[in-house]
Amino acid sequence: MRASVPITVDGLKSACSQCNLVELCLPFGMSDRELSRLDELVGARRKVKRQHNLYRAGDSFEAIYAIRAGSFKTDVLLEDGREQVTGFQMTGEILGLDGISTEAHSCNAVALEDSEVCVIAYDKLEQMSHEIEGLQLQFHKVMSREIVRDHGVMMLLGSMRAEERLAAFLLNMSQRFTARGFSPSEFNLRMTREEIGSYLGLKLETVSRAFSRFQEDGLIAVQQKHVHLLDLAGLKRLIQHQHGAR
Amino acid sequence: MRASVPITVDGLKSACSQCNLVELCLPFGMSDRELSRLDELVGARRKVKRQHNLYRAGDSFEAIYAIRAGSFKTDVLLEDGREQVTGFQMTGEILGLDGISTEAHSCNAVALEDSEVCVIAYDKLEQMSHEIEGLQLQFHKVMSREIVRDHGVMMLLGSMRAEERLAAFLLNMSQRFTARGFSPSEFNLRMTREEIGSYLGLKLETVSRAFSRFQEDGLIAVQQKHVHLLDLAGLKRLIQHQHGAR
DNA sequence: CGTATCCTTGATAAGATTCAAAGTGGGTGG
DNA sequence: CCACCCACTTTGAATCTTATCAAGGATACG
Repeated sequence: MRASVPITVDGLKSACSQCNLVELCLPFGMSDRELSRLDELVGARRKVKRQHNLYRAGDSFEAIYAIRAGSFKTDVLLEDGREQVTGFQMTGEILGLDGISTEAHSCNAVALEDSEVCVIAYDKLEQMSHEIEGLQLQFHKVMSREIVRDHGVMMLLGSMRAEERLAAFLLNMSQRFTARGFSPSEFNLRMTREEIGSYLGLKLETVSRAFSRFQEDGLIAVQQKHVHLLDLAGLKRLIQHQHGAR
Repeated sequence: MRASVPITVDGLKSACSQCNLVELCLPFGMSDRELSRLDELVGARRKVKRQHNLYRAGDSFEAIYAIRAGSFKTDVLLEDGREQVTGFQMTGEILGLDGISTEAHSCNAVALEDSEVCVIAYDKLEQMSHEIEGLQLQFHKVMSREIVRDHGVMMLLGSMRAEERLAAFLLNMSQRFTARGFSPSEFNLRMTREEIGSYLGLKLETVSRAFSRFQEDGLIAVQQKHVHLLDLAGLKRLIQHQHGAR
């Protein structure tokens, strides 16, 4: 019974089989039997306060993390201080995959609000992938999805102009909120204009101006972090039909 | 004995254990015993002529490919015809990882010159990963490396200016040629200015001007596709110390 | 309720694109 | 074998987009 699951705190055991994020998360598509075995895999939960790091670039890689509650950004820093936000992550999404390659994390993961993650020890995941049929495939799909997502961001950064980028960003957020059972057209952004700008390869002023422009054009209503998408079709049109782009 | 390996043609069996790319490719770090088992995995080779597709966006996903000879680009196309090159791949590198997530490829892979790939059936890879200790880890590392690489490209596209991007691109090429036993400072590019531009989020004219500028400044000598890096340190400085960047 | 952070807007400047034209080189077919 | 052709590259000038600098305004939080 869902109600009987105790409220977990740091260090307490989680249970994928009891988690309502199962549809979005690593266990997606696995059988009930496989799912119950998966509960062994998720060692503990960990809370991360707003603005605090889940991990930093250079940290040795031990585990990947499934977001149970809250949201994060990942970024990389250049020596001269420039920041590039490489992604925003929401509940059910997986963090830390970058660390596998060199056994050290290559980016920073920062909570955008008070959040909680499920800790998945990587060596256990490796081992259990040998045993559970569906887990290996599912994990590969998660990694592959990350690669595809990154290609989408490259498209955005490499060949769209400012307003197209913001439209694509808003539509992507909308779609992800929808998948989580929230409104497709109304939500609160957890990140600042500067973070959006970094992600989109724009300065914060440019982001702000694009928001204002969309509002003037009746595409959205925006007040600070609260966004209401009034014309989804119009935003989509913007991405596909804008000319003169690079 | 290396000399006894027959010259392979389409459909003929390959052998990782006999391949001189083993250091760069999927089998990296695997034991001799594991390596010999891997030979079962690589089903056949396939030749791809210059300008021809290895696969296209939408093709159903069956296999990943290790580049045995030649080089490729991957790109995604927007409905309005805009192209974004998402990567250039050289010998030993793996193509097709984007397909796992949806069981269909999400980008196009095009040979930049007459090339040859080893075909690795994905279902076999899955199966064999269960059996061979090192294979699963190595495959995960390959995927993770791709994610890290993509983050680097995002950094480049999102927070560097034109000349920094080209410098980063040239240094990356140099490093990859070096890893393959070629000169770090002198090589032939296989792609056009337009393809470089698409990859770097720039127009071909901008790429050309940046090449000319580097030449004026004595950083490189360039003639068409032939590039000679004269001042590697200078190129590196350009990336890290340039100010006023976004 | 004050204060720091974040956001908006305006004016100006810098950087990249666009349009145009000429130059280069490689490959092919006569 | 050579000449022609086509694709690619270079360069210039004008334009456009976005960044930069600056100032004022809103909001959230302690």
